[in-house]
Amino acid sequence: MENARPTEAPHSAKDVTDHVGYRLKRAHAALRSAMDKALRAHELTVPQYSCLEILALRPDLSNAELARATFVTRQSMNVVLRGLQDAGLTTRPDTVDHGRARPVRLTDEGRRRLRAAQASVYAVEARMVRALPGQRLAELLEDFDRIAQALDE
Amino acid sequence: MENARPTEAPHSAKDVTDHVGYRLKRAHAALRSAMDKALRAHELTVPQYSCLEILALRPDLSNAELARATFVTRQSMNVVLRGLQDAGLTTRPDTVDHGRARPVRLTDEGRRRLRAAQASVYAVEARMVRALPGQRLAELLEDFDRIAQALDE
DNA sequence: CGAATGTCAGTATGACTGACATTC
DNA sequence: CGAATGTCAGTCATACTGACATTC
Repeated sequence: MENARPTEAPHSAKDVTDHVGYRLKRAHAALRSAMDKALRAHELTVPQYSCLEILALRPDLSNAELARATFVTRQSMNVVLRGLQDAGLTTRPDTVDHGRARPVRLTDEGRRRLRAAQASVYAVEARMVRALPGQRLAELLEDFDRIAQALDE
Repeated sequence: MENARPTEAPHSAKDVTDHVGYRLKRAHAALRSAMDKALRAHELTVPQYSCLEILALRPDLSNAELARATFVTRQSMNVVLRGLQDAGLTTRPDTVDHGRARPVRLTDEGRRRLRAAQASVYAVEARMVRALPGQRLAELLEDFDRIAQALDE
C-alpha cells in the first residue's frame, strides 16, 4: 500500500470549499467510505446491503421492483442480485406460475449476514448522528429531501 | 433508450428510507446528476471542473498538491489533469529548476471554459439553496462538516 | 398488440492499489 | 538514505444504454 487514503487537506482561505455542493460531496464521500469499510468485514457492498435491507422488510419483490425502490435500472439491480445469489444470501424460483417477475427473498444465511452487517452500519450512522447538535437531525433529514426534490425537478 | 433514468419510487411505509445515510445518498445523487448534466454542455466532468476552480484560486499547484486539496490520490488526479491538458485547458512545464513537482496553471481557454461552466453550476447550486427554508443554509453547511469530520475519525 | 420483465452485452466513470524511477 | 513526487499499469465498483426474448 503505497498510497494512504487521502484524508487531510491543507490551508484554508476563501475557497471552492465554500460551495454547498462541495461540502455535500465531502459528507457523502466520508459516509461512503465508512460504510464500505464497515461492510467489507461482512463481505457485502453498499448496494448489496441496501438490497438485503429492503428485502427483509418487503420480501418477494422482483428484480424490477427492487430497481425502482432503489432508483437504479433493472440491469444494475440484476448485477447486485446475481452477487447476492452467488453468495447464497437470496433465492429466486426458476419459474413462476404467472408472468415473468420472479420474487426474491432472503435465505436464512442472508438474514444472518444482514443482522451482523446492520450492527456495523448502525454504528456508523450513530457516529454521524452523535456529531450533530440536538435538534438538527430532523431538520437535516428534511433538508436532504428538499435538496433531492429540487434537483430532480 | 429503452430504460428511462429511474426517478420515482413507489409506496411508503416504515422503510430503509428512514436512515440518515440513505437520504444523504439520495441528496448527493441528485446533486451529482444535476452537475453532470450542467457540465456536459461544457464538455467537462465534475472532477475536471473542481480542478479548474481550485486552479483559478490557487495557480501553480502541483499534481500531488491538487490531489491532497481534493481528497483523492495522486494517481486519480493525474488522470484528471491529463484530460484537462489534452483539452488545452491547463499547462505544465516539462521541466522545472528544482525538484519533481511541476506547477499546473490555467490557459486562457481554461479560464474561459471555467467561467462559462461556473454559470451553469451556480444555477444548480442556487436551485438547491432556494429549496431550503430561511436560515437553514449556514447550519446545513456546518452539519456537512460535522458529518465528514465524525466519519473520518 | 403493448407494457412490463429478465437478461445478455457493451461502455463509461471514477476511484483504488502496486510498483518504480526521480529528485532533493 | 528517506520522503515526496510523477507516472505506468492493473483492477474494481457502480451504473449506464442498447437490444432482444418472454409473458400476460
